[in-house]
Amino acid sequence: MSVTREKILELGENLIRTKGYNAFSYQDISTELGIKNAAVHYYFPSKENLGTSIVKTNIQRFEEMVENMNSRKFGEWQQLEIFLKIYIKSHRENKKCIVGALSPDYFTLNETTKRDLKRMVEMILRWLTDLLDKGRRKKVFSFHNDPESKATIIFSSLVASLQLSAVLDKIDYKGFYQSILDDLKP
Amino acid sequence: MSVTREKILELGENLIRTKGYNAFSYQDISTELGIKNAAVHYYFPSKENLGTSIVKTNIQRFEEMVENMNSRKFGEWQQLEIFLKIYIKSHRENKKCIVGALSPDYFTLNETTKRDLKRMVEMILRWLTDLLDKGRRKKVFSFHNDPESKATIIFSSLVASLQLSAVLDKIDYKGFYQSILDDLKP
DNA sequence: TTTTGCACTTACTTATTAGTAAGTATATTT
DNA sequence: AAATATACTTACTAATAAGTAAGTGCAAAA
Repeated sequence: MSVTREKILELGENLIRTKGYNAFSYQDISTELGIKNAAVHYYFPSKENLGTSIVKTNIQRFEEMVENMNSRKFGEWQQLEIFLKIYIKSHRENKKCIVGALSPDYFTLNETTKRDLKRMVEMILRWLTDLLDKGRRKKVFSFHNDPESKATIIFSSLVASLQLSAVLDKIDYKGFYQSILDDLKP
Repeated sequence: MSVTREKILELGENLIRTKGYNAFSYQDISTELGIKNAAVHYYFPSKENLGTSIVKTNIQRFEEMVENMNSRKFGEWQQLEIFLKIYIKSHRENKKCIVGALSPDYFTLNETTKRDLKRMVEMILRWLTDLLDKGRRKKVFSFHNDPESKATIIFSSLVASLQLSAVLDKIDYKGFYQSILDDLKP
């Protein structure tokens, strides 16, 4: 695959995760990469095309992470910690996650990007629900609600924490992530 | 105050809460109200001006709600339920809350709107932290973390739940809100 | 050596955006 | 009756957006 193409994908993702889908333009990308906006269209004919490609890349990354954790037979607690690390890293880089960046603009997205984003959210919630369920049965986690509600609460907290931390320049995110874990301790 | 002005404020808020700040235009407002875009500029010279006015309206609404609950001497549990009802209503109307609609676009906002939004988030979190703290001391609530972390987790969950429910056309939000309450039961 | 394909650039178009300056009809005040 | 203020409209501007058609330089294949 072309280096320029990869750079566009990476920069596009960063722009979505910092400025949002409707606030970034092909000009932003071309200027940064020192090429013309038509060159961006050469690789990604439409913004819709670029948008879906970026979401698909993220889906793939998530799938690879899960596969990797399964093949290495990581425990439930460890898997949750690795998942939380994604958000700690995003936090450090002052970026939202792709779900938190695109979901608020959902109604303005095209059908393909909508479908991919939906698929991604469903995947994450299904995985997290399963993890919580399995973990509780093994007495690794403890919580009162049903696993699906708990998964939604945790995922929602993570998604919005990245958004709010941009507003409140100082947010005690170490304490925040720790208390999500503490909450699940048996 | 002028009726048109009020209509612009209301419609502008709805547009921000459905499409997002960067996706709505003065044209959207003028077309809907059957006036010209210059008429919108007559009341709100700039989009910045309209944006801050909308946030300020929301701050005022929140302050009035808190004042009202205090003067009526509502208990902590009841106050939390009333607060949750804001999100249940938003959910029903397929809208994000103003914080969840603007926070993802924070970096693209102007300084005044940024400041107002920040003020609003701080107000809500301070109020919720206080409520949880007071409620726990009165044995109305029970939770393990410090009140500030718990407040951030709950508020984040609420903010993002409205975003995710747009993506997942079906989300069990009754169960979701109930499990936030259940979680706090002694 | 010619042809083909790749990775772009040049030079546009069309649509939409926020914003403005000047004018107008209607009601209110002087 | 004349002046003024209110609530707009008309008619724009300048900037930026996504997107496109045609051309160019260069390397590899035929």
